[in-house]
Amino acid sequence: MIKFILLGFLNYGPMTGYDLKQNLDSSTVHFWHAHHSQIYTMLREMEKENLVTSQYIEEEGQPDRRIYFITDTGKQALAQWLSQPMTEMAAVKDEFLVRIFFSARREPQKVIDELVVQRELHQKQLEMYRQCIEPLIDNQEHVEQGLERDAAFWHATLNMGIRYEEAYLGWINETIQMIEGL
Amino acid sequence: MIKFILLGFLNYGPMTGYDLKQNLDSSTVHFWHAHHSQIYTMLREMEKENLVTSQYIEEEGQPDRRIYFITDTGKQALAQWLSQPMTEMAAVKDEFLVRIFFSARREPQKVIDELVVQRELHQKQLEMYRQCIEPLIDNQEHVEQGLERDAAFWHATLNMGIRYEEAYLGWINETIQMIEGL
DNA sequence: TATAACATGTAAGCTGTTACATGATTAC
DNA sequence: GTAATCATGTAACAGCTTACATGTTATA
Repeated sequence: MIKFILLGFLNYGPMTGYDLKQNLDSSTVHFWHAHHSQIYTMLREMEKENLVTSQYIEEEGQPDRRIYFITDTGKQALAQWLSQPMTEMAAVKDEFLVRIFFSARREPQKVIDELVVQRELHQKQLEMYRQCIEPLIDNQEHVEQGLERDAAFWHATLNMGIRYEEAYLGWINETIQMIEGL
Repeated sequence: MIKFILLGFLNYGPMTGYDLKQNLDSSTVHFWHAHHSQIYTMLREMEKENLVTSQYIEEEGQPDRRIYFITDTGKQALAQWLSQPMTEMAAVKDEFLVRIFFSARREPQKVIDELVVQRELHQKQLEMYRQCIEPLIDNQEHVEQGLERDAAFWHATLNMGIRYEEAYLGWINETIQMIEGL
């Protein structure tokens, strides 16, 4: 998976591992993330597989950087992956729901406290999407760079992130009420 | 994680690996799943750690079974895990959203077709929750067995599953319209 | 003077998936 | 007969996390 995300970003232009990590932390954080260790390791592997090439740039007054370029093989691999339609649903894994599932015999107030913490986290996440990520995508520069269509698809995934957070917040409130009513 | 789910189920009563797999496939499938290979392996490990004990039952006319029992150590480990509140959000990973994110240069009809396939999958999932899982939780037997409170928490997690599927379906329709409008 | 941002890597370990492997009974 | 259900395991591999490891420059 991470392989195709890296190819997807590199398909827009050459980038360092550090840049890719930043893209993952902003643009895709609502549906995929990776640690820098995984990204750097994967890029090395991808170079061996001929999906990317790299160039080491020695900088003065700044840390050296290794820039990665997608190859034709890499472009083909990305196109091939996208052309094979997905016929299964993405599976959900949510540790917090595991905790709620087994929380019937916990002190109700403790469970409510935990729900309140989660509510704050999800509220922050939603605000982050609306105040930081959305303006980033709606950037006028994208239109000038011929990335208007791309931005529409990026925005689509963000909309799912927003719907997800809204659903989560609604559910947390409902669940707090349920516990209070016990 | 899977360790605590297994402990959580075994805390309600002794069970085989097969039973646990079935519980994961019904009650927790909307927020956690595991393959049987992982379950059997983990149970063996947990026995070494003294969290569970097992008894091998040789059956006539039926396959032999290994029944697992939670130990006091196991009960403590579960209680301890539940008592430490979660202070981070569960991270989302959704391959389908990755595909949409990078789909701007694909043939629009191909993307719509893929969205339609996903819509059918999510519709089925939602129906499954409402027609199969919900009745299972609302079973009158739970009240008789003193599991009414437990069932309320199980139901809470299912409600999140339902909200998630509803949000996903709404998003799919919105996204299809967005692509048609391009 | 301390923290954040820039920048890249390795290694150990844990988690999870896929495939291999077996075999009985029941329902269609 | 053939598929589904019951039932349990191992092994190889892939994917991911956490910790270790280093060093500069800009900013507060």
